[in-house]
Amino acid sequence: MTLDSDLPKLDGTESLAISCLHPGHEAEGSGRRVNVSDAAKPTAEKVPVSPARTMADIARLANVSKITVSRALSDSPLVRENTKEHIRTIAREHGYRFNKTARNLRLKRAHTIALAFDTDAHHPLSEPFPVALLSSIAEALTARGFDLLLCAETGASQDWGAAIASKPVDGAIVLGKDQGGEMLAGIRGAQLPAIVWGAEHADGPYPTVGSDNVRGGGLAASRLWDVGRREFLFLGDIDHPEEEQRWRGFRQTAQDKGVDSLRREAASISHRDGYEAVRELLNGEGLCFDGLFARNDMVAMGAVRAIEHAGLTVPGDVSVVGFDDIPMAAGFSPPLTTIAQDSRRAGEALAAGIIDLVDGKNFESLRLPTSLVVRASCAAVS
Amino acid sequence: MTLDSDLPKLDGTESLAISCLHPGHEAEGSGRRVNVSDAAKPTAEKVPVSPARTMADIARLANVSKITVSRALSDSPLVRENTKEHIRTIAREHGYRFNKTARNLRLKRAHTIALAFDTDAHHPLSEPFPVALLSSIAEALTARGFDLLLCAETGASQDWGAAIASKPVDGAIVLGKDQGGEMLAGIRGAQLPAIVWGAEHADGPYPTVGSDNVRGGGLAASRLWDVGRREFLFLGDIDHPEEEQRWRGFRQTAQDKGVDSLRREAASISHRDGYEAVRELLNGEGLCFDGLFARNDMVAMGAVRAIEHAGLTVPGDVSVVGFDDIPMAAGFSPPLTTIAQDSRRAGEALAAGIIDLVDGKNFESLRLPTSLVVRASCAAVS
DNA sequence: TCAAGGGGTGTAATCGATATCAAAACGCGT
DNA sequence: ACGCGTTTTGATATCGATTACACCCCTTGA
Repeated sequence: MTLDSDLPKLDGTESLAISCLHPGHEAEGSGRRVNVSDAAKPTAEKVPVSPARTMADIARLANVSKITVSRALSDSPLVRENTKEHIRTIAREHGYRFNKTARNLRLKRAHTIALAFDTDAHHPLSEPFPVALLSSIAEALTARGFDLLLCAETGASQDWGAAIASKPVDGAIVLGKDQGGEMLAGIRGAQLPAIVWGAEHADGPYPTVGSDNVRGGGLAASRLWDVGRREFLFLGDIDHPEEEQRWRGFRQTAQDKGVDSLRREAASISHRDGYEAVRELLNGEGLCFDGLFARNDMVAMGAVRAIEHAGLTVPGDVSVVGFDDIPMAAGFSPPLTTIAQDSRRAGEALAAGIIDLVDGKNFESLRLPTSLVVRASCAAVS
Repeated sequence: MTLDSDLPKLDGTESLAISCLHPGHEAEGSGRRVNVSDAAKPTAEKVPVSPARTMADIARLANVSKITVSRALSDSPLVRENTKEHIRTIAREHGYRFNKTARNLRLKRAHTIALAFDTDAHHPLSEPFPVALLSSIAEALTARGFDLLLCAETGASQDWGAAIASKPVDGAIVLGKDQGGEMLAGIRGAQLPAIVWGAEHADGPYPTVGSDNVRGGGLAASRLWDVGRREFLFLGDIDHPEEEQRWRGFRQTAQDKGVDSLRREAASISHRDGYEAVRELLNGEGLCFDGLFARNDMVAMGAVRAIEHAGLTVPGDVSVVGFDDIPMAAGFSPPLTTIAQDSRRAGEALAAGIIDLVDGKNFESLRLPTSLVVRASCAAVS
């Protein structure tokens, strides 16, 4: 679909050059089917831009019909090369701007996907991982000729889901937890294809793509156990489905190994949240854990700072494992051991998946592997 | 135009509810203008959802004309309350989904703004500040009834600018440096309204919104001077216009104060970049600075880590000032002194500005104030 | 010489919502 | 009953691109 949207020239000199170029084409060609020459005759007008905003305008200028212009600009083989060139030139000269809205209406395809997220629930734009996901989704969609419409709202609701469905989009990718699936209900009500990032919904009407959070949690527990830790702490909110999975995997493995203690503290998503949660815990109960697993890397980093501020060290006194493997994790001090999620692959899968759905194809929910990345914050204890 | 083909009344139970509700209205009103009741007469068919996808479908079902449906659904005062309710009910029951594309075509307004950025140049989605900006732009546009179309591409080009202009958008907000303004040239060629974030272009055809980087750099220099520092280092790339401004303000003030030394080291945008730049400098020349100003907070944080790894302390041996005031700056260890940019106000201004331009109004370039936020990394030296 | 065939182009209809103008139905006064 | 203004509704054209189908012109084969 290359619509040859190249340089429209606004100044007189260049269009002169083109109208010089044109007769040459005619000389070598048959040049009698369509009387193109008088349409391209050099005029003495000083107006830099003429009002050729639609294909009908171009058609008039080129002495052809609308449909021929349409075909020429989309490089259809039905149009003679000569004619195409002529039409393209005119379009360029007159700064013709293709109207995608009209095409979308006619084709009943917007070639656009909504990225819906609930700012309240997931704070996607304050967390590095969702941003990375957004970035890779954008890239993957662009590569497939789709655009991305950002739909951020605080508080998921059914109305909002319906509102998204009425936007000029073919489908939606949904991030965030969307408690109760209200937004999804709205989207489904409007029969808009959708795909969800996160934990699998048991009865969800939509396919999901997500990381293997259970296994990720298990990997974290195993690692902490392997470096000799026996008192585990999880920092996160289990009313978020993905974190519930991380906690579940973590707890299961911890219990299987036979840890001495296992506890969980609520912590929201930011660096500060991790810091505060650990500070309060240390103030209140002292050092009651030696292995810490956090819901994400930012929280883990905050936790590390709180531990250090208490006069303790990581990984000397406490080993710490994060989640996500954001770029900064490696540069952190100490470099952060973490469970990596593959944002690039996730974005690819979401993009490919929603396009399949839009095309009426099937798409099976996908669970992406997570992996342990060992760094100093959870190195072996000597 | 087959208008009076047999009206497809596919659904039974629900329309029954309406026809019950409707006579009540009729009793109190005049009730003979439009014979709505027989359109909703209960049938015995079992299909749960009927294919009412357009206003024409609804019109047929409701025994009114398309335009009345249009008016009813947009809550126009021209339609009787009774009729509106009736039409809305039918629309709801049949899962009618409003088609914005058609409206956009008719109104010649997409109610959508493109957010264009060059991933290569600015890496907006790896830096916290541009993400915050994106977030607040999205919010501000949404509040004004506009959607946001994300246009990310690696490498700004004129073709890309033209491509953006042909998307279903009314205008564009451009982030990133766009060296040479090629993308802007493409956008201008297509006569698309646009507004740019960043440093003012001397001859730019578009208004800009940006922070007062020169003053920000000056504030950083003043602060370092005030805490007794005399050997200044700037970490950043001056081929990026915004940073060139920061450097200019920093250098000017530093020279005015009369620092003993002033140097600049290139550093890209990430934590790691800051770390590497300082590590190399310390390895090569030793501690040749005592006051450091970094292009952004992430680089500053990386620099702090490198300084600490060399066995030095912040702010004991070196005072550090960052730029942006990202949320993590306060939670960092040590808390980071920085020059704050107001992403919220910036997003507001960009959104309001582009909408003004789209409306044909004028918009004057705007420079937003920057301010010094003092924290431990550049506290007074005792 | 006429029929068949194919490349190249045109006409009309279409996508779904809305603006414009016309017209019907009603209230109200005389 | 009639006229007039108000309220409520409708027929038609329109936005800009594309599809379906008809058509023209020339070449080729019988």
